[in-house]
Amino acid sequence: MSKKGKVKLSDIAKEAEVSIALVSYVLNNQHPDRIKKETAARIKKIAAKLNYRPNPLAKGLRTRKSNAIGLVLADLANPFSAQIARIIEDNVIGSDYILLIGSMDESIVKFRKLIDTFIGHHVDGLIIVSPEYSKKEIKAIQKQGIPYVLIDRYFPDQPFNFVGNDNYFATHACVQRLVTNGRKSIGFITHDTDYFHFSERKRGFESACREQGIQTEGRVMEVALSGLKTNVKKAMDTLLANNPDLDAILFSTSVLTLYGLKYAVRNQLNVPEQIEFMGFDQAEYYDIFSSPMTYYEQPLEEIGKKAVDFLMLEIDNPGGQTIQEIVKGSLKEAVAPIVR
Amino acid sequence: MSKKGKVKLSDIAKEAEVSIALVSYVLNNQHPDRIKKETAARIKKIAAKLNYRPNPLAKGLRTRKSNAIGLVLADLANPFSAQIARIIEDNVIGSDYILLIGSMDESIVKFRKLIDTFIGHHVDGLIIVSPEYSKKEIKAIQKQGIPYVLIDRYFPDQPFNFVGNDNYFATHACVQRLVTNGRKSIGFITHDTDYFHFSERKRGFESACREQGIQTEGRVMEVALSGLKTNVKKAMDTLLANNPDLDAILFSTSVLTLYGLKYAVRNQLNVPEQIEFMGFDQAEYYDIFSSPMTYYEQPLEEIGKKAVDFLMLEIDNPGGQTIQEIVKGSLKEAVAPIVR
DNA sequence: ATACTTTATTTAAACGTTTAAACAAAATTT
DNA sequence: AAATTTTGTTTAAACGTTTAAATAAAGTAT
Repeated sequence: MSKKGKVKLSDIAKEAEVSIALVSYVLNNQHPDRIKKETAARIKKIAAKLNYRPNPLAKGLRTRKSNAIGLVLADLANPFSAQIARIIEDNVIGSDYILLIGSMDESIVKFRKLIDTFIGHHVDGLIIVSPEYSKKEIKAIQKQGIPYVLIDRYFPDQPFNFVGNDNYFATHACVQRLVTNGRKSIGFITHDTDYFHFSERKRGFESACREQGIQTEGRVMEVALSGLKTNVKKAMDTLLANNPDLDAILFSTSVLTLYGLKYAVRNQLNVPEQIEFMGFDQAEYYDIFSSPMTYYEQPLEEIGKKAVDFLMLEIDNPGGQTIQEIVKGSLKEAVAPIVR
Repeated sequence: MSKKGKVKLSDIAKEAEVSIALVSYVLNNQHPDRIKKETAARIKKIAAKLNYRPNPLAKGLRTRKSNAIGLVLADLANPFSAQIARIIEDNVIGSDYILLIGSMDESIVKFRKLIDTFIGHHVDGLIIVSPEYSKKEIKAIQKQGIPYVLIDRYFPDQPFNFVGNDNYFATHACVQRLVTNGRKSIGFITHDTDYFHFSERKRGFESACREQGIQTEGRVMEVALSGLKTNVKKAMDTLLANNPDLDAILFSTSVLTLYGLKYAVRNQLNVPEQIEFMGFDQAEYYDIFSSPMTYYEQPLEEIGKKAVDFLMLEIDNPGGQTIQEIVKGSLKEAVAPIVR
């Protein structure tokens, strides 16, 4: 527990009867060969005794490092964001950095403001979930030489640092499993957006269907990002009305899955006997739904860890290689039994 | 978007052909009466043109303010934490502060480390969800004169700044509602801890039962904070075995509610006909459970807003009044229809 | 015309570090 | 013994601000 009056280098210097510079050298392990071992030991002991904590503002001002990293999320209140944030927190804290967090709510304006604030506060690096049409902004960050990694969202045609899920693989694997389960007419509920990760999910879905000789016409429903409550309902209505033979629905997001489940409960769909549901992303509540569900789990731990690892590397040694890691998740079963 | 070479006061001073000090005065609206209006206007224009952003490290070093506030949560991955974090974020960002976030995982050791890190980074204030037995640590913060507010958890016998839910009222209201609904034998699943907010929930439950002439003996199950999965199961098993007449269960947490719901699904409990469930805290998934549910909703928006408002006040004018706000939430209905 | 006020601006120190360069003393080489 | 190298430490400037105090110029009172 730190005492009232913050102790500084000069306090240590005074007590050890040496110069401030020497204290700084010792405490930072600078020129260790040039410094008398006894002096170094004495200084270190005094520093420990006084419970010295360097002032990060002074340090940062001088070294142009803040020991802070900024994390830009879509929306902290969204469990997906919160989970990834927590994983990143754990990976960051160990390295003596602090974590600034902000939500951009899929708005490019908020995004710009956040980035500006973070850079203004001299973060040493950025981990970014980027909104639609933010290519220019990322380029600017890159140009300024600020270490960064994109996660979750990416831009296929840009050499941006990135770690994220293999979305093509994901939905492709989902469809394969559904077919294995005997399903023949599969609907897909996804978002109406230009995000590349969503287009990949759609591509994965469609190409897997094609391979399996399954029709996709009229079975892909793309709902707007906002107004989910009513829009998902509408999409489900249409999907079911136009495809009386439908025997499975794949969702492209955990939130979409949630709304799908709500719809199923409210409309008494016969799940999974008549229609099997398949979700995206893990969610604790999958198994309170009345039937077991299979879902695709993104490798969040891996994404978070790799993003931080790379960022740290880049901070210590800027302008290194570009990283582009596409990692694969796996299918999981929620464990609820069928209630009948 | 900020340009490559950060512009600083001296750049503005040079272009305006004035001293750095004057620029600083103008940009901070210091001594406005003493400064020639034209000069001030000129300086402001140049600052805007160059897109000047003050360096918070230099500023903070000089003024001992960092424009950062630290938020200590239980666990960012927990939806309750994430929600409150998001609300606080929104209230903080507007005031040009940045938000440092950390999870203490109910560990006093992690808690100490986080507080230390935040204070080390010279946060201007702290919003704290405090772990068990952290009275001493809060006292130390108070003594150091660092503006802070506790939220959610509090210490009844200490004059600490606090904003939080009225937990006695909460469970009391829940029981009243259950009785109104015709329930006569009510179980309570809560945690086995010394946290005051949990003891309040228990007190509210017990006193409401007493008022209604309802027995509580053997119906209050206190499960450990860890190992929820198996412990909730065990608690439910015991509760049901020992109370064959049980017709309602009140949960003391959204996570406990979740595990309760899982248990109900897995064990095919007849909810709500035979046993009514009542939850604590809002959760999106309440209405995918096969029956509608009533739950107590904490006034999170109000708590977050009041906490930030007070903190800002305290930062601007330290050593003001102590605040102790206990706010009330309300009962809500999850909207799922009964499926049968 | 001199003294005092007011107005507008500058000087310089300070915040707590880091770090290149200078320095002094001791050890080694010539 | 003088010159050189090595060892251990200090000096002082710098990072980008803020702010008390100083200063200069202009205006007003005597």
